[in-house]
Amino acid sequence: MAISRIASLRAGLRALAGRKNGVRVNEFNVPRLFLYHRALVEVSKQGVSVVTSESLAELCANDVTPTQIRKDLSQLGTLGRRGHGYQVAALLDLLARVLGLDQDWRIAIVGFGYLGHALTTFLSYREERFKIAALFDKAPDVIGQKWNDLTVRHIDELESTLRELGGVDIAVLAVPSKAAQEVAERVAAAGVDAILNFAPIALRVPEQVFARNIDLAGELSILTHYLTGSD
Amino acid sequence: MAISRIASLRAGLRALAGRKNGVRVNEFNVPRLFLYHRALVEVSKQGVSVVTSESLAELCANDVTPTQIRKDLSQLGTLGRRGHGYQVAALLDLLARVLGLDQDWRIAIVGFGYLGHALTTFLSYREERFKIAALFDKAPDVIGQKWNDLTVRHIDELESTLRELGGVDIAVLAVPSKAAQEVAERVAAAGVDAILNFAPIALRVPEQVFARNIDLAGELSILTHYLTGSD
DNA sequence: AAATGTGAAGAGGTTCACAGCG
DNA sequence: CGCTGTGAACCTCTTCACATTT
Repeated sequence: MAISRIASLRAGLRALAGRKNGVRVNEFNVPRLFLYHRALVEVSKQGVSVVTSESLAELCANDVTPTQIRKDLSQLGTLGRRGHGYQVAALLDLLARVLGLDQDWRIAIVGFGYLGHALTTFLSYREERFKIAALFDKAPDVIGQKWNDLTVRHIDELESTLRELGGVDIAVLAVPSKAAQEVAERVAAAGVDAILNFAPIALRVPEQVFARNIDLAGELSILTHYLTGSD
Repeated sequence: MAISRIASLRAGLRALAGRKNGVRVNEFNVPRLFLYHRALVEVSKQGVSVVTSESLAELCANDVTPTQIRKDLSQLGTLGRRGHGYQVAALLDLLARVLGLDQDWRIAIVGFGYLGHALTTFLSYREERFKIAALFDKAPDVIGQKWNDLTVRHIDELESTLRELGGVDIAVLAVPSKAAQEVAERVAAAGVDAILNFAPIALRVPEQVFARNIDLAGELSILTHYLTGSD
């Protein structure tokens, strides 16, 4: 079976439920909204201008039912036309706004090894809303490396660089796990409120900071658990 | 607030609920079990031999309550001693068995760009149970590259190489999104039942194949949604 | 006729409160 | 007394069925 679904948040996000342009959004399904957004970008390129909840479900390919889509979208307002479907353009705009994808975001990549490099390349190539604003590392042979117009700075210049830049929105941590906690605290102290952490540890961050982990070993372990079960 | 939780599966996994060494496991909380496992590995190194559900919750740092831990663990059997706590060693063994981390797994990395390289390095360095068994790419300048004892093969040799190796357990897809669907089908046809996909598309895979996505843009989008909400 | 929007029912995970046991 | 183990209450998300609207 195909289970390719964006990470969901569970308990943690419940506390976040809030208002969004006056509309109460169930924060729990943000990953699904993102799936819809991606699918719509795709069909939009192909010139499709109307989708139904059924065709959109088909586009998302996995485990999303038409009913679920209607329920999710209905939270955002009355968006469709009965007997007809949803306007792709309008829906795209709305989802982009709700997801925050209607504006640019500045990102600092901390740790410019293979992973940091890969993430940087991926983002700059594929996600135009995410602007790489600063690169940091600790290794002498990495510091000073150029990437497009950016130079990799020493991690000790984190605070001063961010100050110069007027801050960044998101910090991506691609550093060894021993360093991750300290780096997280430093970027948080420097005013960054969102962290995407690739180090396999449970970060402790200040209250206002939203940290999210991508845990490779954890993901693999879900697979091995599955493989073990189907002996 | 810290929300660093491993991706959970939701609907998809429900269908998987099954028996595991005669114990019915709620497949929904595998990511949590993995968190416990990791925390226990850590304290085990420090010589701690007993934990309580409370101390374990503290170690996991985020959004896990002692009650939740007891509930999760009680699914696996009667593991603790009332008035005392859990034996770290015994619990570690059990969790490893349940998660499939008590055995080696052979992994093929498809796509040996920066990301593939990073994943390969990470796994071989940090996760001894995951053995990199084969590397594939399509770019002429990457093919033939050496990594430890392995040589990067052309993707067209996927089937023959896997046959030679007697198969692998998991395929990690670090290829461009245009290529991902085709690669997924090929590795599935070659007998690989577990896929970890980094390409930002919804994979369609055969019934018996368990595919899991890690979606960088999706994760960032959760962050930007949060940042937008707290304007 | 067709597809949305939605109250109500259902399912499943989480929390509570306390019984049970060492 | 302390901490686990667990049925029951609770709560949230999902699914169903159909009224509603174009």
